[in-house]
Amino acid sequence: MNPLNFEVNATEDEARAGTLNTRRGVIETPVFMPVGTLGTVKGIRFEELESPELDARIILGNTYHLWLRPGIKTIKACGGLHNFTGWNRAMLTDSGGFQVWSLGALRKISEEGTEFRSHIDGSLRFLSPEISMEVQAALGAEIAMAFDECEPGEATREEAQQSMELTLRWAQRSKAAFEVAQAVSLRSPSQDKETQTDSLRYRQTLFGIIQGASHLDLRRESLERTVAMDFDGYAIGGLSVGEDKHTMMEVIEDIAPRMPARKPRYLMGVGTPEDLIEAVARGVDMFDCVLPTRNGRTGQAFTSRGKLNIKNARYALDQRPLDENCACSVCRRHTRAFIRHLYQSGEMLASILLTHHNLAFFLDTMKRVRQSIRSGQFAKFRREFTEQLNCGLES
RNA sequence: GCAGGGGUGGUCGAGUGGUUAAAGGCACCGGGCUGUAAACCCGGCGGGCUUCACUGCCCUACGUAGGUUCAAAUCCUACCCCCUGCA
Repeated sequence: MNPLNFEVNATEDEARAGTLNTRRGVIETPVFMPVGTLGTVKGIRFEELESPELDARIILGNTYHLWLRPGIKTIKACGGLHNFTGWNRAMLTDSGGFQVWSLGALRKISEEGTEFRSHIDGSLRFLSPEISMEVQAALGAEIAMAFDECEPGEATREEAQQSMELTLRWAQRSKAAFEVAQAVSLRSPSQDKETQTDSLRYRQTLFGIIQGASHLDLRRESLERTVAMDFDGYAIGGLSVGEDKHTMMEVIEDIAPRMPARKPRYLMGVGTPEDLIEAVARGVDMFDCVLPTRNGRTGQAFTSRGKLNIKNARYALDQRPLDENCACSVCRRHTRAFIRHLYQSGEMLASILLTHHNLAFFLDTMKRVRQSIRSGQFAKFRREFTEQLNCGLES
């Protein structure tokens, strides 16, 4: 029994269009999931994420960050992450595994787990598969992730293998701890019966993560042994962490089609609009990435003609919208000149508008990807999308 | 009018004889950002020429005009302007 009730409805070569049924709504795939590390997608309100214009069906939260602040006690006392934040659609929580990599010097890895020096106050914290599962159970997202170790892209075979083995052992422990946590939470009904309907008491789901850096044999082995543990879905981790694009695509092309066809396939942390489309073409169903939000905050717009740096002086008098082919509310109303002025002035609205547009562009692109797969036009869409992207902004 | 303080690059502001084309901030210009230690980080920022490049050379510049000195944003003289206090 798959609680996600994932179905593939249409395919075109390796590309797939499907539906993911969660206790908090249906998610059509391929899907882009905005990143909301701390329980908020930075720079945008939930109303806008839920609006027909953006219509984000699922967002991320982060175990490590929420565990440090506000902490599991607060989240539990406030009835889980959904009640706490007011986001009523689906969520996926990352396990903190990525922080094992990104926090670099602030952490120390052992068999048991990872010691982190908190980036907030410097205190020493210990995160393990068991703790991550316990925290993720308290957060209560529809999809939880196994606690993994992410290796840098240029990891040698030796390093990648050791890391992969550790991730496999952690996956086993994640799975075991997850089952325990689910049994506990199902046996003791939630405190706030009024808001939590029966349908929400369904168990969470857990995804396993494939590692192995750029070594295809390790990737395949990681895949095989992770699948043997039987997760609800599978993710490709450890990409876009320093390896070159070609290597990344090589791994995706080799691994995605070998992933179980009846389970969702999630490419973690990727990527640019062109990355998404290329990965969909290789069989990936789910994505998350900080690019639309982070780059929006830092002055970059993603457009159908490529990247636009709103800081550039050449936009000072530009009366055009960020993207002339975009129908989002920002592009319908505001000029590049105005948004540049806001950015130069340090106005928070600049970041808000750029974030909104970028998310609209990412989410709309994925919508068109889904439609094109369903109508058998994905190859054409992919070609045209890529061509337009390569036209550049100046023509 | 008298007494004191001060005039530095787009701007604020260090510097008080050579290591100063002149610290630092801001502004400006450009780049980066891929499971968010990120509303952040990095670089450039007088002009001209030279080398593929590390570089090298020349010109202009510290209120104005003179002067002292091998050497001046820094010392001296005069003038102009600004600020504070007293008349």
